[in-house]
Amino acid sequence: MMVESASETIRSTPSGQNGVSSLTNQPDGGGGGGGREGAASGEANGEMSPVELLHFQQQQALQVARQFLLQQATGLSSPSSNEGKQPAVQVPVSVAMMSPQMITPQQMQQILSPPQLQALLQQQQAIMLQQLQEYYKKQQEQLHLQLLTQQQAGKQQPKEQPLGNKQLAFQQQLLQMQQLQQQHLLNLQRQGLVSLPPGQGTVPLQTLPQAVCPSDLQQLWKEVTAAQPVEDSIKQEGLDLTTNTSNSTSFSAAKVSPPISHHPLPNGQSTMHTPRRDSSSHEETPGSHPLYGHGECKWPGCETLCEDLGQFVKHLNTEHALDDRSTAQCRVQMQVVQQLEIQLAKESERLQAMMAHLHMRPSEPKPFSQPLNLVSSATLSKSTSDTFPDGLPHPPTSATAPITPLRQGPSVISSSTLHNVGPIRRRNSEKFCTPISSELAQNHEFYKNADVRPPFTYASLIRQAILETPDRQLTLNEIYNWFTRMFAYFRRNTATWKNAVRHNLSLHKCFVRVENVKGAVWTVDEHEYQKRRPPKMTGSPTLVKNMISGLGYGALNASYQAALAESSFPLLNSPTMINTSSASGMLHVGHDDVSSTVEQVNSNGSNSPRLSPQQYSHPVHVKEEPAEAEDDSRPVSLLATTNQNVTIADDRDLEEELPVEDLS
DNA sequence: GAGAAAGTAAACAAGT
DNA sequence: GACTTGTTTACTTTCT
Repeated sequence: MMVESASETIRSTPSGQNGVSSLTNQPDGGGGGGGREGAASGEANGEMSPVELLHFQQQQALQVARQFLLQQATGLSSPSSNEGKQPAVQVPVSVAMMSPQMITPQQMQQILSPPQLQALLQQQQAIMLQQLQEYYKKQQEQLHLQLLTQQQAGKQQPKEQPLGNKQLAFQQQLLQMQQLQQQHLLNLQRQGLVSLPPGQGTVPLQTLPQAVCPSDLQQLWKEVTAAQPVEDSIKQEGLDLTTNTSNSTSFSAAKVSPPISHHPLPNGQSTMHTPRRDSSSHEETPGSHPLYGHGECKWPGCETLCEDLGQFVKHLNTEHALDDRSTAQCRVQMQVVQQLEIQLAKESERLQAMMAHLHMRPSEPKPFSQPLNLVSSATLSKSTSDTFPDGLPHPPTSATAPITPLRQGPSVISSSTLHNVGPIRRRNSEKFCTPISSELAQNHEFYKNADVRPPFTYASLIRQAILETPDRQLTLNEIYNWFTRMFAYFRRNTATWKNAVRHNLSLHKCFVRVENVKGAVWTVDEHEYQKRRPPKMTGSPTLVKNMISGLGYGALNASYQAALAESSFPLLNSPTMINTSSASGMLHVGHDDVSSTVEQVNSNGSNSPRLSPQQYSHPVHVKEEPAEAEDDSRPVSLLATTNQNVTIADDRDLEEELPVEDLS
């Protein structure tokens, strides 16, 4: 018997259970082992979320644009005639806004509900789009201006050089500049989060790679170096993007401590930095440099420690001067950027699909057709790949989402869910403001079809299963059925999770076994359930706070705090669970574990009951069996479940004065 | 690093 | 005897 079970476990756990531990740790190798730590390491390892990718892309685009400007300013203009008149090149784009966030995308997903996420992204995209457009517009104006200047100079000066060539090259650059602009606008449009203004976006996406070819870059470097005086004048007039952090001080990267807050910006700009520049009147933080952060050089692959900016600049000029190596590194970086852009586009598509799904009605049928043409670079766990009949590799970030393509995706998929098909150290949903009932209500279809492990503990799931029933009692087998019915994930590995279910039922005092005529049913002792939960979401108040502030979306804080608060009322949009009274009741929750508090309120009964109305509005009825029948065994807490004020004589309840888990 | 919480595996018993 | 249900223990992992 047991042997069989064991063997079944082994056979049925290609992705989880036994192999889970390793799987759980590995998949996140690049992206978060299910927790903050993992997420952080994921960022450090270079796995970037779409948002980060977008930021990175924007940064790179701006850098490229700057290089064009430099090239234009130094290579195409006559130093003698233009240097003094070099117009200020204002770059309104907020680099700070593009700074990486302290919060991990997984955390964001945990914190924010889908609509909130979408709103966030939309706002972000809108801001970026606006700034990009503004920026590009100015860039073009500058280019035109310089073109005119150049033509003027060409008329005045004898033809020492083939000016036509220069103009041609310049016009090409202008064209490339426009292409670059359109590329980014298209990228934004492709994400579906912004609409491309009419009259734009006619240039094919493929133009970007040609926007700056390595040869251009190399040439640019040389010209930049050769035209030091010009660049000095330029940078003093605010060419450096970093000076524009003042546009959005609330987004300041300086406030964002993690390593990624200083993305290396591999371009020729580095050679421009001099101590004099840093002492300029810009609001740039003293000692800051795009390639300098945390006391070390951020040049790709360098990481040389520099005590101060001066030393760094010296280091930069010596170690990363214009040479073949640096140029090659730039090329590599550009390729990286291009790859990331491609990846970003694909990830964005997926995000869009997920967002679209999140507005789908829970009952809406969603076919398993339409596989996304997703990135192939992602590494997948075995189980994940097993999941996809299309055979397409799907990125790990949505080991879940792709399964139910385009319209599928849990609203608040935890990082664990996203990255692990196997076991998760859950708590996530509970801690991150996602009551299970809400999550399930919103993503019922998703979990039902996607082979994704729900980010809930067994205890939570069991409780949910029981509470969903009118009688709030289930037999073990019914609990099994609920699991398999609700979650595709639990249609596999049956031996393992069933064992876990039984284990949890026995282990937790909150689950009360009630003898019945036909056998035994399990009920939930809400009081015990609440007791077993930590009174606070340890660290979460600050964590959430930091998350929000760390988002770097300063102006959005309010809205997202509100959104966060809203996420505490998950049932508001749940068709089956409506209780508006809870909202007001929850507003005071503040820094506590929201979900915990929410349910705490419920358990207290006196306050606004929440969660499933049926859970708290109806008394428990033991199936068919008069309550007296259970006197012998554990008559226990059916009443306690109902009344919430436990007068339980059960042996298990006698333990409640003791540490809950005295078993272990 | 300690402790708690949770997941997994397994042994075992009792009942059907 | 096979299977289910239930309990318990041990161990590991994750998180605070």
